[in-house]
Amino acid sequence: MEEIHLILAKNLKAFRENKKLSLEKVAELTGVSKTMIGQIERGESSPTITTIWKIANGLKISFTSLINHPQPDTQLVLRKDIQTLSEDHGRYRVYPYFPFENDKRFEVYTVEIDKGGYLSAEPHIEGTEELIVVFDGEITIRVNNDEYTLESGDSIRFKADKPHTYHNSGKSLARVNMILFYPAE
Amino acid sequence: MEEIHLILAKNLKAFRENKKLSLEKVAELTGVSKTMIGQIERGESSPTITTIWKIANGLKISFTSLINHPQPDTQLVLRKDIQTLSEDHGRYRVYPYFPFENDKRFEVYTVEIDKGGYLSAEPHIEGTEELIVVFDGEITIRVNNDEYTLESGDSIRFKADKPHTYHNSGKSLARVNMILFYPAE
DNA sequence: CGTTTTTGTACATTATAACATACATGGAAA
DNA sequence: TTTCCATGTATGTTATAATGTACAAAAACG
Repeated sequence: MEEIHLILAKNLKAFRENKKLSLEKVAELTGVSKTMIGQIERGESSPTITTIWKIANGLKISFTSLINHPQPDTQLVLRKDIQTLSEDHGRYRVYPYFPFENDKRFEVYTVEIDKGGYLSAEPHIEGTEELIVVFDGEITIRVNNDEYTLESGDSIRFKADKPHTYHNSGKSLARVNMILFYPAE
Repeated sequence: MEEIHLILAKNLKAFRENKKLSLEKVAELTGVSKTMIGQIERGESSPTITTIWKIANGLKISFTSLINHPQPDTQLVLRKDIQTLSEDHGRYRVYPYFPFENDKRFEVYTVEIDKGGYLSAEPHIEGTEELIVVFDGEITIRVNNDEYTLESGDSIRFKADKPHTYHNSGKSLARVNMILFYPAE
C-alpha cells in the first residue's frame, strides 16, 4: 500500500509540471516556501494540514485532488505478495487481500487456522460487522457467549464490536474468507 | 472562513464522542498518542498528513469526513462583513463575496473603481477565466494588447492567465461583478 | 562558446508536531 | 466520606516540518 505522502508528492509534482510552474512560482502562489514545496514533491516531508490547505487554495485545486490517486480499473493481488500475519505460535495465518482505504467501507481477509488452532480477536470499532464464509474444515466461532459451528460452505454474519474467538474444531486445516464491514454512521 | 485545523478538530471530537471512545482508545486504534489526539481535538495542533491518515484508517472513516464540514444550505453574506481590499491610493475596492474553497471551481468578487482609477492585475494561474458584468459606469479592460470598453449592462469573458488591467474610463464610479473561474484540468 | 538567468537542491536554523511521563479532575465503588 | 479508577490535560523532550540563505546545474542569451 502506497504511503499517503508519496501519493501527495506525485500529485503535486504532476500538477506543477503540467501547468509548467516553477517551484518559486508555486511558493509565491501558495505562501509556502519553495524549499518545502520541493521536499514535499520528493516525498521527503509529510506536510501539516495547514500547509496542504495553503497549497490547494493557492493553486485553486481541491484538497482531495492532492491526496486521491486514481485507482486502476483492475487490481491483481497474488498470494505471494501478501504480508502474512501469524500468531498462536504460527498456528493461524491472516492474509489481508484488500485492506481498508479511504472511502471503501470494508476490507477483505483470508484466514487459515491449523488443526486445534485458536484465534482471539479484540473488539473492532463500534458498528463493525464481520461476514465469514467457510471454504475448508470446521470452525467454531464464539461471540457474546454464543457458540456457532460452521463447516465448509457455511457462513455467518455478526456484530464484531465485542470480543470474539475462532477455533478450528475440526480434524483438518480450516480456511475462511472474512469481510470486515464498517457501516457509515 | 474557518481554519482547516479547527474543522478537523470538531469532526474528530464529534466522531469520538458519538462513538463513545476515550482518547486512550482512539490512540490505541490509530497508533497516534493520546496527547496528540487531544491536542488535535482542541485545535492546538495542525497534524501532518501521515497522522491524519493514521487516524482515518484506525477509525475506519474516510479522509474527507475529517476535513469536510457540511456547508449550510443557505449562506447570507452582508457587505459590512466583507473584508475590503483596496489599493491605488484607495481608488478602487475589491469585495471578496464567495472566496475559493476546496471543490468549488470559482470565486465571486465585486469591484468598485473611482473615476480615473486604475487596477493592474497579475496573471492568474494557467487556464483561469474571468467573467465580468458591468453594473454602473464605464470600464476599459486591457488584455493581450487588446482594449475593450464596457458600459453598464455589458459583459466580457477572457483568459486571465496573462497580465491585464482595468481602468475607469467614464465620468463616474464604476461597479462590476467579477467571477474568477478555474476550469478542472 | 562564455555570461547571465533560471531552476531545483543542500545546508543551517527555527518553529512546532509527536511522544512519554506525570499530574489533576471527576465520578464509581466501598 | 475515603479510596480507586478512568479520563483528559499539563510538562518536558525528541523528531521533524518549515523557512531563509547559499550553492550547483541547466537553460537562455549574447
